[in-house]
Amino acid sequence: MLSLKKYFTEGLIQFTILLSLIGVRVDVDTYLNSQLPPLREIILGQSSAYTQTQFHNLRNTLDGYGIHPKSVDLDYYFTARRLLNQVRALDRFQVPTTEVSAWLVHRDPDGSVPGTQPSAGITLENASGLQDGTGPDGAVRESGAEQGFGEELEDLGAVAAPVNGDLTKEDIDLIDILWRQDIDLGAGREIFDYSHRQKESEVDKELSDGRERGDGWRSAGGQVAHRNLLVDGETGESFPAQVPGVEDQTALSLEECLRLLEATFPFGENSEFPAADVSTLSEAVPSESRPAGIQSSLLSPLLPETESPFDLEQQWQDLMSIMEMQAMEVNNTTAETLYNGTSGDLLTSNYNLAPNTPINQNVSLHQASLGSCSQDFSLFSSEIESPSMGSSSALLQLAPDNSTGLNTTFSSTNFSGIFFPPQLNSTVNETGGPELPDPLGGLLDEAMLDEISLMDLAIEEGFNPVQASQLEEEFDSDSGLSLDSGHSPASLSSSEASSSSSSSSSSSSSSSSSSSSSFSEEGAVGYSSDSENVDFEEAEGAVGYQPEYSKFCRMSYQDPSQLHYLPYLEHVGHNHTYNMAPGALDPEEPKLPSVGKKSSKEKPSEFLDKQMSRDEHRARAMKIPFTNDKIINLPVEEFNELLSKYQLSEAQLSLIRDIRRRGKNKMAAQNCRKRKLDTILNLERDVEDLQRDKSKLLREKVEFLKSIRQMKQKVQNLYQEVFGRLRDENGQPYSPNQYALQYASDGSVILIPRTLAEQQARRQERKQKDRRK
DNA sequence: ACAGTATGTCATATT
DNA sequence: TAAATATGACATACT
Repeated sequence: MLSLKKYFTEGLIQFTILLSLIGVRVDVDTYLNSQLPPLREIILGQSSAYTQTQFHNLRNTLDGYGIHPKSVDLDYYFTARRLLNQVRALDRFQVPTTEVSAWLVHRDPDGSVPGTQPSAGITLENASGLQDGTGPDGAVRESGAEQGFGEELEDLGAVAAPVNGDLTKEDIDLIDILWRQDIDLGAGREIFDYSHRQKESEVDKELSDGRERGDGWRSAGGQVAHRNLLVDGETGESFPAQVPGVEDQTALSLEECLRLLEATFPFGENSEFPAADVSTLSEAVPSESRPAGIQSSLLSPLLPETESPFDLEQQWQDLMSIMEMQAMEVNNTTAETLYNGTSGDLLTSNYNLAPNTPINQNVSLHQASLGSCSQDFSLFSSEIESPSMGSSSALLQLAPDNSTGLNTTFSSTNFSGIFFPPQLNSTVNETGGPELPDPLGGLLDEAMLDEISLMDLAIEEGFNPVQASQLEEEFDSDSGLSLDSGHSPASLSSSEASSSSSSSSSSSSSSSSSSSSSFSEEGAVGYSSDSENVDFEEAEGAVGYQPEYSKFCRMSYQDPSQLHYLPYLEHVGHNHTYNMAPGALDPEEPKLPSVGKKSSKEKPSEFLDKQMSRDEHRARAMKIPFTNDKIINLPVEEFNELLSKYQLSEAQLSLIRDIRRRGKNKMAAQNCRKRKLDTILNLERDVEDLQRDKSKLLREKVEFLKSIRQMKQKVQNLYQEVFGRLRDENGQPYSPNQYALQYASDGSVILIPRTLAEQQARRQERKQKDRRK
């Protein structure tokens, strides 16, 4: 249990971080009841307005890491924010509850398969993938195709695919941002953030809006870069116009970006390592020079004021999904394929839809220095044709030199590997923890790493969602079966079962499963004859059975057939006759089967007789001086009292006792059947609800997994972008095999030899393990 | 005539 | 313990 709890907490933190990365602002406090400091602190550093020292303590306690509060200057913030925004731009996969619900409504009839959800007919491939669920391939394909289609939908103005569309855009924007980072940190940011938020909350919003927003911030942000960008009228996505010089500009932007990074994250401790251009750029932009407004705008996304798209429920669901992922992690070894395939698909779809999308832009821009990117796209395009294949290769190419590092890195647990040497992944957390107040530090913090690994695992599980969907399908199909089985296998006798099932349909409408309604039927049946007497007796003052009786009456009233018997006059007359029972045959035994015949016999004589129950007839035959209702419903005392008032023969007494017994039992049987029916109906409802919940959760899970995959892909791209821009003293690019970007514990970004990074990773890994023990 | 359903009844268990 | 109730199983009637 303890470990579970811990796991949960960790997962919570990680997931929250991830969410913030994605762009979802989650208030950790909500989860942890302010025991943990808000994530934004991790991301922004303690200097942020949110200072919850407990966080560190808690973190220490929980994860064994300490985050050392470190005052951060504006630059820090800016860079952090910028990077954070970029990272966010990488991916934002939200599944607003409401939207999900909408899906459910729309989808459930189809079979409520999570996988098939997102894009109905459009993503056939996707659906098939989910249903197949045989392996990662299916999942990969599914997600990729799904996203692609989702984007397409968005492009088309479709609303159904909430999550996917934005991502792509963000993705595109991300690159723009990178290029423009140096240009302007002000106006554009705010707009960006705004758009960001908007997108979050308005996933369904029309594309046009998004387009406007995107354009807005773009234009505001960096005209230079954007001058060359064309906005696709259909897709709303910007793509580089084939204008000579664009590449140069972009390249510059990247350089500057790097410089900014450098400035923001001084190489401090790690300065000993070759920092190449980066280090030279360390002059960077003085934090003071930045307008305060910018900062605020940058921070805004993290601030609570901004609408919190996730309500508690949503948050909880998120957590749960994460937990689920974690639980399922174990199975996944195919993450690589999954991930690669997915990302590839995603990109492919993008490529497909809008060949001129920013991604392309990137490619062209970076081609000079960064071959990997272009390769990526080519790969993606190829993937279009063969979704399942080439995913890995695509990644490989993405990670050009470093076959081992990046490739494996991105595949699963090495999200961090993008930024850190693979080995550092899990390790970095600890060291990085204490002194990573800056956003990036926070992002890439241990938690982040853990998260990432977690995500990876989750993603690896990739097909799990598929399986889940399958399960769900089964479940759905079963639902009917289960219900049926519930009926048939139930110990119910055939008659009972049938009755229950049949009545369920009929009564469901009339009776909201309340006893009263159900009673109506039963009551009508059981007391049809008795009811008449009931009223009569009530007048007489019989009270003992009031409660049940009232129920009964209600029901009898509801029963149309009984209505006409209810009138008092009729009852009175009827009572008279059957109370007196003058014409009844004395010899007729109470249990005599002739009763049925009697009705036929008496048909001609009296219609009322027909209404009488067998016991009533018997009572009349035996000349019982009081009504059956009395016999049945009077409390024992009154009943005995009543009996004592008359001189009754043994036969009469016996009959009376039988009548009472049978009458009570009749009611009991009715109640019993009604209860049974209600139970069945309730179970049915519960099953439906559970199915709904399950499918909803599964859908959410799928969405989250998708978003994670996308985010990973984008982070990878970003990493490569940055790395690819680095040049040594000779102007030569660094080999990914030999160097890796790493975020130091103090938040700085450094370029270090892989060997060193690996060492560190190992070291920290050890530490981490020790602490966790 | 037959199947399915609705009710009643009995035996028995539970409350 | 007795009365009231609940319920499974069977019977009967009706459609």
